[in-house]
Amino acid sequence: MQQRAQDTRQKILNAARAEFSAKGLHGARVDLIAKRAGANKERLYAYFGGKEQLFRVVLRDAFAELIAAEQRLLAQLHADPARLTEATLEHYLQFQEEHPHFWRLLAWENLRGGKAAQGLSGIRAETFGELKRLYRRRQPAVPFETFIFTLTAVVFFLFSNRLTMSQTLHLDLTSPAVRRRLLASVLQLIQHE
Amino acid sequence: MQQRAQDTRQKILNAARAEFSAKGLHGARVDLIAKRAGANKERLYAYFGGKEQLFRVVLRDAFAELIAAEQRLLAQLHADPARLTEATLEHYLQFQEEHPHFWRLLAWENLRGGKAAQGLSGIRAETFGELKRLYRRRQPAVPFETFIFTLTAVVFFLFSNRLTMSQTLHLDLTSPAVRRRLLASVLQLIQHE
Amino acid sequence: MQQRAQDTRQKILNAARAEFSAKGLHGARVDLIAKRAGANKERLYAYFGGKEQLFRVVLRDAFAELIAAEQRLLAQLHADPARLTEATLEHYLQFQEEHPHFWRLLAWENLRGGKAAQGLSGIRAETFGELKRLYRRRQPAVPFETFIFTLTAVVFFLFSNRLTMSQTLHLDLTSPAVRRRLLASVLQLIQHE
Amino acid sequence: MQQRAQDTRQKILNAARAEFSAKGLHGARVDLIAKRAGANKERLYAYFGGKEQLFRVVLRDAFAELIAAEQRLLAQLHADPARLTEATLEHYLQFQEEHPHFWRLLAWENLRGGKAAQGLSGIRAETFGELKRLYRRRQPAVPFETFIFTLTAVVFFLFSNRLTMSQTLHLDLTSPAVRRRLLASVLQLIQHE
DNA sequence: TATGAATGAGAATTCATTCAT
DNA sequence: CATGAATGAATTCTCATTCAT
Repeated sequence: MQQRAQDTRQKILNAARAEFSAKGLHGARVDLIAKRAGANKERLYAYFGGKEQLFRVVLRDAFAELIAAEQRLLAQLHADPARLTEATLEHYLQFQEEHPHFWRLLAWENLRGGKAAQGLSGIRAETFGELKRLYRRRQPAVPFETFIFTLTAVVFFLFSNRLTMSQTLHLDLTSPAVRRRLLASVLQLIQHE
Repeated sequence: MQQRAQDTRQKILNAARAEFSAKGLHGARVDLIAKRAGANKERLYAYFGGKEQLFRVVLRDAFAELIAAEQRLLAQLHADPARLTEATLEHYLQFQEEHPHFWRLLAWENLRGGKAAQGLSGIRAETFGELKRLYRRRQPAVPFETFIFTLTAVVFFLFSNRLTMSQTLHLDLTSPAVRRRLLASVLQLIQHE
Repeated sequence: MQQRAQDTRQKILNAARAEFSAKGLHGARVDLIAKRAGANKERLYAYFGGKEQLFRVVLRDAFAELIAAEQRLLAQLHADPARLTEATLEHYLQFQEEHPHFWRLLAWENLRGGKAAQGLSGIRAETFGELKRLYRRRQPAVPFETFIFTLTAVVFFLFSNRLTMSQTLHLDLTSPAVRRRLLASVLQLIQHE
Repeated sequence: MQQRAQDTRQKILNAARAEFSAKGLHGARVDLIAKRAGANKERLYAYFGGKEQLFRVVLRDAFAELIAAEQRLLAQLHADPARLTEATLEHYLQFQEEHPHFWRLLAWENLRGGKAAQGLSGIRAETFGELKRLYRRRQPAVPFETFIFTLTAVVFFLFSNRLTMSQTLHLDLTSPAVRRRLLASVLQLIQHE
């Protein structure tokens, strides 16, 4: 594949991520993706095969970013194992803030029945396994699954449901400072002392 | 409004809930809703004004169910205040299991920007306030907002992301028994002793 | 037909005239006519048979008004035959001003191919014949047809094309005063002395 | 724009003129226009934006034809100023006969409230101004506005109301010969000697 | 006679995808 | 490899008309 083609492909991917993240697979418009990419629609079909397949590639890329970030987390935890819970929570928070499309793509996908996400967790197995080993060294009271599930849930929910929860809790969860304060409090709840 | 009309209206509402829950506002098809309701499309427009307004009514109804359930929870907590955390967690779990469309409607709505959910939390203020009072009596270490946020997050996430999380955690979160076991473990994490 | 039915019928006719005049046979909405009449749609069908037939009745009524007005003109001309041209012109102008729906109904009808107007001129024959006799007594240079055609054309056009002609001529033909001034000038052109 | 697109655009425009002229903006059907043009409906939206905008283009084109014709009239009047009234009347008659859609489009538009015609008279100002100068050289008794209004009215009405007027006058105004005879007589009425 | 409910055939507009150049 | 043009199947919404009470 020539360089020019590579560029076009990437521009389409970027545009697609933005559109799919904002409107989901159904809501996104092929026309708009192409326009936003500054490319021709037909190229999109040539490179990706169709709208749904393009969505899959976008999703896979997003997972790749997640894994890359988790590898950085692992390096950090090796250096400083004591703050594992705190560091992990902070890590996920930062990831979501820096990749605002991630939770959205994942949410759309889960609503659709996870058809395109099949097998994506597999590629995450390695980093995940190592995180588990690190966690267990501390001989914790609850299983790793419970631990990671809770952290993930809290951070994800903080983003995915911030609009409705902001109203319910009378807190502005769209503000990074408020989010940090809330998570610090959650950490206290979990670590309890 | 005649009884016949009442019936038609309700049939449309039921069909709409199923369709919107499954496919979201954009993905749902007016034709299908009408067909599924065994009603004429035009009635849908006559009674609800349009697709989006119908969605709003469905969402409002779902919230009404939530509130009704929370009132039952309050009654129970008044009778037995000691198990507040456990009972609340169990309550939300049961609600989600009995109202499988709820988290989906809410997720669609949050992805759309929460336009239709504006003001819906307001109608929840009363029951929510009372829950807060009950919680505070126990002089807890963390604020009510943190407490309820965490419980809500965990239960919601358990449903909304069960497909991807099942793969990641190698647990079948679609199974009620597995869900119960996981939440029991989360309870342990939160209550820590 | 009972009195109550008579009333309903008339209310429908009035509403229909307003709607048909404003939007034509196609543009008018049966729902709106019924609503405007404060009556039920079904009555409209019971009394008139359908939308198009209702339009016909409205048109016929409008013609009846025209003829009634022409009879008053005739009486006036008998009393003062000298000002025939002037009086006739003035008569038509006044008629249009007092029956703003007339030219519209007629214009819609002519655009539709005059299907509903077939035979309506017949009922005008009598008054028209008498006007012709009066005109001829003056031994005019041009035939009656030319005379009446010109007067009718000028007045009708003054209303039917006032929007576009106002722009073209830089005159505000929606103003009664301006209309009178223009027609006075046309009279001068026709009578020439 | 490629030649193929140019052609399609023009075919749509032609079909639209025929449909709009016959049935007006509301009565015309987008499906039929596309079918008549032998084009795909979507092209109509791609090129013109929508039904109403297409109507506007059709109207603008019709006005452009009118102006082009008036420029030819001006050239002729410069060559032979003596027959100004006669030539102008003849000109408009011929224009209407050769452009049978013109009066219809204008009539529909006037009935609709002239929304799309706003500003169209502006583009006519130049040719109109020159006609005015030519007219005034003859030091006429009545203003130019009166003159041109009367001629325009008579010719327009001859077409727009020919169906109803044929019945009233017992003249077949659909026949070109009869129309010529009538207008000759009107000329006599106007010029009076 | 009157009313509200229901129907089915459109009507405008959009969109993913394919084709021709 | 790239572009603009074209297609056909949906999709939302409307409307004249009929039915049941």
